[in-house]
Amino acid sequence: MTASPEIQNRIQKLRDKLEHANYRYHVLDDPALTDIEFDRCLKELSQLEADYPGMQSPDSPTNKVGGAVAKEFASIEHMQAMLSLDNVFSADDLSSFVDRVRSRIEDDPSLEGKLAELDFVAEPKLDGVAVNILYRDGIFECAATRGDGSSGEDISQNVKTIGAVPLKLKGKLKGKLKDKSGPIPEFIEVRGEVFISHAGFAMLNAMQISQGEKPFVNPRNSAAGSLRQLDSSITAARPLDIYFYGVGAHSDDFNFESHEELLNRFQDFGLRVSPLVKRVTGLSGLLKYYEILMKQRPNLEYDIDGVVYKINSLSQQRSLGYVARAPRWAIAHKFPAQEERTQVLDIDVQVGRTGAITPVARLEPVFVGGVTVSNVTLHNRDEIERLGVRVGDQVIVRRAGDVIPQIVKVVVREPETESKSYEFPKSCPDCDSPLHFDDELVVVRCTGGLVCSAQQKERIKHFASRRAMDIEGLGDKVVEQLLAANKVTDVADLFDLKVEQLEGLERFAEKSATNLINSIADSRETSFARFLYALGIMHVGEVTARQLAVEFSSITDVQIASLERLTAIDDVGPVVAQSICEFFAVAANIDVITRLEKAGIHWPAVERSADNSSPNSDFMDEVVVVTGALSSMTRSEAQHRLRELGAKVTGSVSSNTTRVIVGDAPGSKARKAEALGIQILSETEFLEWIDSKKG
DNA sequence: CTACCTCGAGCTCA
DNA sequence: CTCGAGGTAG
Repeated sequence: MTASPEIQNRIQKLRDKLEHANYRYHVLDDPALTDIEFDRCLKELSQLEADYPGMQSPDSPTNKVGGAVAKEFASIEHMQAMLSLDNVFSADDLSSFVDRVRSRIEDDPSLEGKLAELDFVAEPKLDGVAVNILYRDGIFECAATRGDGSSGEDISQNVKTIGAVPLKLKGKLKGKLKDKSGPIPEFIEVRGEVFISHAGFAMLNAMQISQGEKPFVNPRNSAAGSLRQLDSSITAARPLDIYFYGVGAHSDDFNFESHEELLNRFQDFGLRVSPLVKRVTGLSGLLKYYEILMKQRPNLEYDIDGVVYKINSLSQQRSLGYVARAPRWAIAHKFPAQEERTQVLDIDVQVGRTGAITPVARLEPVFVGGVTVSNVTLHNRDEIERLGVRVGDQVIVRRAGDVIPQIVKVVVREPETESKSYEFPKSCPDCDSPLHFDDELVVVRCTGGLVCSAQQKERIKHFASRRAMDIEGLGDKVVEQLLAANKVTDVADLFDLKVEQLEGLERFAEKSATNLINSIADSRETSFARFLYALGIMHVGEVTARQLAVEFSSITDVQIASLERLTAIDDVGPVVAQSICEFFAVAANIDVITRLEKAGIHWPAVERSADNSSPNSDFMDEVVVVTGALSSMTRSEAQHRLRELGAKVTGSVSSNTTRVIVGDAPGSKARKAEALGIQILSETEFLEWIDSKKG
């Protein structure tokens, strides 16, 4: 059934009305419709859209109620990477930041030399979840989590349900431009922080409890959890909120001179910006803002963990540029970490896969910084000594910088523990082998090697891990059981396991057993690099393993390589080379490798680039960057191909880069390559290039 | 380091 | 229903 002009008109009216009501309610905090009226309109619109499917539209307010159920979260590549921010915790560090920024700007000949004071924009640093939303022609296209910075999970369906997220930017498209708010860009990535207010959190938990569900521990985690919901109607019922604070990639038709102007444009677009954002001047301005926010913090209706300062002028931002993972023109000034007092119940040591002994304090669980802390690493002997911590002590625990908790100091010592100071074990808690103490090195190691089941367990877990052999279903508990039941003693034994041997283990019936046996069998097809990494040679991580796989053609080659030969490899120094030689000098290691080979572990021979005489040596001098989305393969596949061919693949464009492969929607890397005059290849050119050299 | 979501599978009880 | 594994976020 096609909609008559009257119906079309009605639908448009309803949409405009609802959209405006949303904006008034969520962005301006000034409702224009009663809830009843809003619901009535929404219902009418839903009905009309259901009756006239041809009239459905991605930016209709009916899309905000959720309902779409995803099967999984796809991965979305950000057009421009989402970086993190550098942190400072003190006025001193902040002052150095300001000095650094100032001198860099004053040294830049393209900017005016004088500079009375630096202009910043300061804003609260919300404790939530960062998201990237892409609008194309003003229409919400997709939203993604931050992920690893370059790509994240597609949570579009969930983000759409957030009241304050417009499905359509306010303003006119280019060409239809009449008002002063400026045209809506062809595309723009906007970054915001999704969070749940205190009131929302209380409401949500009341709801959870009334439904017999577990309450959430803190607003941040409930916001994060809400966004990872496959059923978006659940997300829609969560009181999620958002403030926008930054921009990613955007079309050329979007220009701004300062951060302040950017945020003003955001507001014109109907994107919510924190009302606490303020322009401030110089170090004193920053510090004053910090003090004010610190005082306001208890009264705010949401959690913040600091404030963020950004250089206001875009030309100054450009001049400052970026370091590895963060802009030089912005910094987070964190509030002091939260601290709580609790008791040390015990001090255990953990044995790592290389035998490294790490002491861990078991604590009386304490709620600090939004989570319950019951374990905290003490790192090493020196740390225990420095703190002077003993079992039974009352200590201050701090959760700093968002993550790893630490013991700050001992505050009370019970009289009865006064006498028994902590004694670092002399032998391995697992295998009782003597520990090796080296005054030079901080780490203490268990000398048990292959007889130590704690080491064995970690080695097997490492072997099975995703980045190594990728054996699914071989987790902590299972490995523990296998070792305890003597079903395996080393990684080679895994391949001799039979279904019948597994049945009878806890939580292992036929299905789990065959699944595990199958995934072990499947793992035999791997790559040389993964295999080398899986062996767990000390100091040989993923990157080094990859280097070795390129350099050598077989395990035997690595085994017989001299120290000199190894040291000659990129990134391999004397320590790593020594460690590799030692590994292959142990007969038991060779035995395991032999048995693994016998079990049928194999990898494609093409993996390794040719030696220098092959035509592929053409690639040896290439330093290549791949950016943007490719259509015929993923970016990591492309990078993998290049590495196989012998090229060096890096993540960022520098003057050493020889070529840049540019896929769809490239970010700043393509521009940088252009600026540096580096050869740029399209996907087609890239494929031709590697084909032509294949010999 | 902790909290959260999702999935498959086993266990338990009706 | 509960558990373990696997993954994500900060």
